[in-house]
Amino acid sequence: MRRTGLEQPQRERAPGPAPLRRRERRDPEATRAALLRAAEALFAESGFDGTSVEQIAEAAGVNKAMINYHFGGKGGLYRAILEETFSEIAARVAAVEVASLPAPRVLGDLVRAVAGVAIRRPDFPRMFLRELLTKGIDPKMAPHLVRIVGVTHRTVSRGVAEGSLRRVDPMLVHFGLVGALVFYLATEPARRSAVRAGRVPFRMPTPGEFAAYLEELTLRGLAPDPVAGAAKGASR
Amino acid sequence: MRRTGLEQPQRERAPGPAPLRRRERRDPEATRAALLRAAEALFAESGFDGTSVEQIAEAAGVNKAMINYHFGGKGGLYRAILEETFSEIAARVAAVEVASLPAPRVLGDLVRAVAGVAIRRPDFPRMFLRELLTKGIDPKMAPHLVRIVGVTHRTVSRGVAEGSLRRVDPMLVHFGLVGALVFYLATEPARRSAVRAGRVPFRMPTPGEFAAYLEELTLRGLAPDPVAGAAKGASR
DNA sequence: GTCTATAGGCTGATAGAC
DNA sequence: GTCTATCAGCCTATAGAC
Repeated sequence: MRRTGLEQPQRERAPGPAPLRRRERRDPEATRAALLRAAEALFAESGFDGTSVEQIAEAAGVNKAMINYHFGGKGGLYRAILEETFSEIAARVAAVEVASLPAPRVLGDLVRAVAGVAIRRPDFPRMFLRELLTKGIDPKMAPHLVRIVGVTHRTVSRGVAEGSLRRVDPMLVHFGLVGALVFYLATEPARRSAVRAGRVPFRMPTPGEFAAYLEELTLRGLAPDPVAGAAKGASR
Repeated sequence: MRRTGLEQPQRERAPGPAPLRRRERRDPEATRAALLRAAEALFAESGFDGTSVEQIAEAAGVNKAMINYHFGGKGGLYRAILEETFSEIAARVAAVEVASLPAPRVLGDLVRAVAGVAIRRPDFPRMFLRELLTKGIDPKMAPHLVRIVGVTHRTVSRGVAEGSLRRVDPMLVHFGLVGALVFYLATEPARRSAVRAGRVPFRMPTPGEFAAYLEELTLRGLAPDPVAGAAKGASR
């Protein structure tokens, strides 16, 4: 749990308030952002109950009381992170569902969109999975989740109707793809540390490799069955 | 978080100590067992930090101080559950690796063994996944995990060598199977409550259905490629 | 907006009677 | 082995100075 310190990008002071006196002060938005960023990492690592506001404030390099001022308390900060991040991710995932690409292709894009989260928000999968384990699905979050599930659902249904996928329950495909990926992303730090400590005698695939495997496995595994008596090269 | 109350199976008093005075007293082992059982459910639901010793004692129907007496503290109780349950599960999983069944068949048995945990220990997947998110892999637990991973590893390697599976990294298969399953089992309560509250417009597959899907998807998706120029009905 | 000081609640652990 | 009573420590939140 190394403290991240003061590496917030120094914001431009273009339309901001007048320059301040001696001890340079960050603008309020930087304080907010630092808290969001530090808290996301800590909540991911230790959970809501396992993280104290003092830890968060120290990691963000701001005063404890700022959490109450900006977010109305520890709980408000937690919810702000979840809401903000989740709606962003849902939007990105929804974007893969464009015009009329072949269903298998869209499924691949979906996997890449979810896996992409790991790069921009490496702590979020853990935090999200914790939320799922503890509180179930928050009413405020349900619409975002439904939106994501809806992408898989429509894509698989269309693929089945078009004959590019064999008959299968779209929910199974969703969890086989997105669920497996969330698990892998969220447990990545555990694998890393176990490997580093020499406790595991196996090489662990990277998240990218795992995502590629999931995509290929699913596309192969859901390829339509050749029709019994009719064609010979049916899989093409 | 409904209290489970006093539904511990009244143990037979066959070779036990002499009958006690007025207020009937359970034997110490029953106290231990009640604590283990109650704590597993609470730790799964709210995590280690989110559960107080008072809650545990109340749910188990025993006195708070018994946790220290029998387990040396809250942490000791937590570790006892993890260790006890985990070694049992690892043993069951290892048992699928008998003599010389075909590799794909062993993979199916592995899935069923892991899925079987959900019936006998419905709270454990959540507790285990939390552990993975927070502490990474505990040194004491690593051998059990390695033992489980080893089953998949040897089975897939053998399948590839025998030609019953296409060439693939065994670790990918392991996490695609076991990881996905752990995720699904651990998040089952969240889906249940979301569906009950009417927040999800989709039917959610049961863990059994998901396990069956994973097995079929993997076996189809890992079927050997037909050799390029040679056979025609090569997939049979 | 930011900071210091402090209040008040809850938690895990234990001493000691039975 | 079990229970009651108690305590010290940490935690979140806030009042009020700047």
